This record gives sequence, structure tokens and C-alpha cells, in this order.
Amino acid sequence: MRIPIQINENSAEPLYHQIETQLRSLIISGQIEEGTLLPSIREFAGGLNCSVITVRRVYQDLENEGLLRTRQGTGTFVAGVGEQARAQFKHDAVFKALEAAVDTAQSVHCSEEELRSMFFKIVEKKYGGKGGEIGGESSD
Amino acid sequence: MRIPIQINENSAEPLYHQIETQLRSLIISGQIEEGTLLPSIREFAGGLNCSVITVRRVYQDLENEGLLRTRQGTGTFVAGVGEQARAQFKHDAVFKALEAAVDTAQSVHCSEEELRSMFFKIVEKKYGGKGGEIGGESSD
DNA sequence: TATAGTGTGTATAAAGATATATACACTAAG
DNA sequence: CTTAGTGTATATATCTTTATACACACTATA
Repeated sequence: MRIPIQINENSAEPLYHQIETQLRSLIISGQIEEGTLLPSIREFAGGLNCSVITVRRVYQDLENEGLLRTRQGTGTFVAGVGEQARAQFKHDAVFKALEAAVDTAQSVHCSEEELRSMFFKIVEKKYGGKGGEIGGESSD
Repeated sequence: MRIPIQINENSAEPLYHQIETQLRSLIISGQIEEGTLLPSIREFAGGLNCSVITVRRVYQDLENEGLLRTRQGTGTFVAGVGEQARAQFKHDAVFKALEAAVDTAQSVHCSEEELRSMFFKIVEKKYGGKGGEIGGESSD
């Protein structure tokens, strides 16, 4: 099984964190099926051009999260992801992305009104502009 | 002088790196004028809710880049930014952004042809699709 | 059954990067 | 000189990453 992980050498984000984030996403999104045998830590490390220990840490962290199941001498497998965990993951991913966007807006002194306007415009464009305009007070 | 730095607590990007990147941008873009006295490391650290040493490192790094001028017992000032440095900064910023975009393309197995096609389309859209195509007198 | 071989994950030690607290040194002003 | 403001140096803890050696599990084969 080839695992498509993309490492950005220039990023200040720690290596293990880049791998962990992407692998977690692949598992929870279902792109890697439950029960799949992941590459050995040596093979994975070779492909990513990093140390065996770094991959080991990723596997261990994700096992602690319940996403992986590891057996010494045998290998590391993808565990089942409950619907609750999947929902939690989606929520967190969206929440963090929005949070970052709002931070950026504030850093350039964008007003709340401007921000809301931009957001509605983007949502309307990306989602087709029909659905959930709940409480639609902003018709601008 | 208030320095608008936005810290993302959740980011895996090191604290000093977040501060450094944003302050560098403020200086080179000219949003902070040459000769400006920056906050003392204690005042700055207090505002950012971090250690004095972290701010000290940022000031030192930027001084090594020639962007700041520091005098013990007095304070830290913004140095002049030459046109060359400004150009270099712009170049690096664009280069890194493009690099990241290409990395992303590769991570989703986008072919070079597709990538080039998308790029040309975007450039045409963003720049109006008229002017300098392959002129060659670019800086570099 | 026994055992050697090759594959797996695991433990230990060490180096470098990041962040902090605390004490020290310099400068300007009273 | 004293004082209150600057930046600076030292020691320390934690995080990130690595190299190396060790322990466990399957399998071929005698």
C-alpha cells in the first residue's frame, strides 16, 4: 500500500507533525480502509527520507488516538473509525480552518462586517447560493 | 508603536517563527517606517504573552538580516530596507507560494500539463490576459 | 519439533532546536 | 552616584530528530 504523504522541507512545521496530520486525514476520511496493513516503519521512513524513529512516533501517536493498531513483529494496521470520531474530525478541521481565516482577517484589520460579507459571498459561490441562508438578515 | 502580530496558539509553527515572519513582512512592506523604535523586548513579550527570550531571538535574527538595529541600554530600531532587499523579499515570498502550490499539485497526482494549463488560466484571469507573456526582462 | 533467517516493532542514548526564568550589563536621565 | 529603562548572558527544561542495538513474530527447512 502506497501512502501519499507530501513533505514540505521548507515548512517550519515539525516533520512528525506533517506526517501525522496527513496520515490521520487519510485514515479518517476513509481513503485508507480499515484493516489495511501500513508500510513498515523502515519502508515508510525510506520513502519519506526520514528516520525510523520519526515514523514510529507517528504510528504511536495515532495508535494512542485509536486510529491504528500495532503488533510487534507483525506490523501496524488501520483501526476502525467510528462515525463519532469522523464527525469530530470534520468539525475540528473546519473549525481550525475558519479560526485561521478569522485570525488573518483580524491581522489585517478587516472589520467584522467586511469579514461576514466576504464569507457569505464565498459560501454562496461555492455552495450554489440556494441552501441554508438561515436567519438571512444580510442581503447586501 | 503598536505592532500588529497575530499568534496562532494551535499552529505547529514555532512561536519565534510566527513572530519573525510577520514582523519581517511589516518592515519590508514599509508598514513600519525606517527609524521606528520598536517596543522593548519585555513590553513586546508581555503583549504577545511569551518569554522575553523569544522576542530577543526575533530581534536578533532580524538584526542579522539587516532589518533591525539594536543598541544595548537604548532599544531596537527599524533599519532602512534597500530596494534590493525588498525585491529579494518579494521574490522569495512568491517563490515559496508557488513551490507550495506545485507540491500540492503533485500530492494529488496532478499532471504537469494540467498544472501548466491551470496556471496559465489563473494568470490570464488575474492579470487581465494582455501584457507581458514571455518578455524575458524579469528581475533575476 | 527445532532453529536459523528475515521481517516486524521497541528501547536507549544523544544531539539539536525551541522556550523559559533569572541574574547581569549597558545607557540615559534625575 | 542612583535609578529606571534598555538589551545580554547563563543555565535549564522541553520538544524534535536521529543512530544504534535489542526484542518479538512469522516462515522455510531440516
